[in-house]
Amino acid sequence: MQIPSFSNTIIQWYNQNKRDLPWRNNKDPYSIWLSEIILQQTKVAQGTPYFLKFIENFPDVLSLSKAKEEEILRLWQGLGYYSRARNLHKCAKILVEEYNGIFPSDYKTLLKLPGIGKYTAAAIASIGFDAPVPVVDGNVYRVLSRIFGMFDDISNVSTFKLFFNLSQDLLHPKASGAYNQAVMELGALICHPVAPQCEECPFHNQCFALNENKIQLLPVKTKKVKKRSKTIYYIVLKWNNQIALTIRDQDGIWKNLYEFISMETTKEPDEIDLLDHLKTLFHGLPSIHSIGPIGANMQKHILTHRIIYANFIEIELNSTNAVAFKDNKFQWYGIEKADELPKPILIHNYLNEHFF
DNA sequence: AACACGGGGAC
DNA sequence: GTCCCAGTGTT
Repeated sequence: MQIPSFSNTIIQWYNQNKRDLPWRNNKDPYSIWLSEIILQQTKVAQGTPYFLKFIENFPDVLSLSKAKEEEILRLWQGLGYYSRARNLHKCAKILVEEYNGIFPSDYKTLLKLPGIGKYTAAAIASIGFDAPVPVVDGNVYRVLSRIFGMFDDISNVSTFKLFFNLSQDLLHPKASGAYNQAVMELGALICHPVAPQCEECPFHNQCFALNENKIQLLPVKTKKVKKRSKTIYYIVLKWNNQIALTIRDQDGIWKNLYEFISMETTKEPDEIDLLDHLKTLFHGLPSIHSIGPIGANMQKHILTHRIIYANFIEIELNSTNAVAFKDNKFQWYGIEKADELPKPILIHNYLNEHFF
């Protein structure tokens, strides 16, 4: 296929078929940046409501930089990959303090900012400023490997450069933003990972994978991820219409986020185990009004590297009890102190939907 | 270079 | 269950 015709064809297809998405209304680098961070490893349908919430609460980089991290995490709750939210905040502060609130247009300068890697730097530079830099994401790997018959293993780090160079040769030098979005849009709408809609593809006559019947083989990706599983029992400790929350430690999954009192186990706990756990946490045992059924509402969370089984047990304290989480540990208080609990920043949708 | 990091959807 | 997604930071 002739290189100029590829670029022109895909941009023409894009202009006729692109979705009307809220961050495509303007070329404001702030909204491009925000949308790209939200859409990392995230589908458009899942990310869009978050984008709208953020634009409404923080219409520009200055307002975002002034926000508290907890506010940002609260809006981010349920979206996953929470370091994106923390880096978003860090980046906003750096932009205001060191860049006068103006986005750099240069790929290499963008790359230095927290949360902005090769993909996002290229996306902002090209979509926001039409800099001739190609984006390389999952769609680009899929679309280009199939059309051009590239069997290089995308799990291999060195393969990135092959696709980067090919796409740089292909992109329209004066419309790199349209070109990059066009390749990704084709990957999202037509060239699906499974069962692509080749009859609607503008390249169905030239596509290597379609003509050679090798669609399922491309792109080549050998890396396999081992999945571990573990079980966490959550103790929903209630008293006086309040629920005790704790904070996860600084390492591992959901770090620094709030959750119900949790107990990671290899075996099913019984009532004795639960009460021992509470006794240790609180340096003593409160008086219990009731304990809910154990193992009644198991939830399964399938993550990239692990499956987490989460079980929720409800324990209601007598109204003479009160508890607060302070100085990184639980303490008993009189009832009047119970409102000292921190505002929760939630860890996943189950908590979000069922309790708050 | 390998690994950790979330969650949802398609099949 | 398995695979994938508009990736980045850490070790």
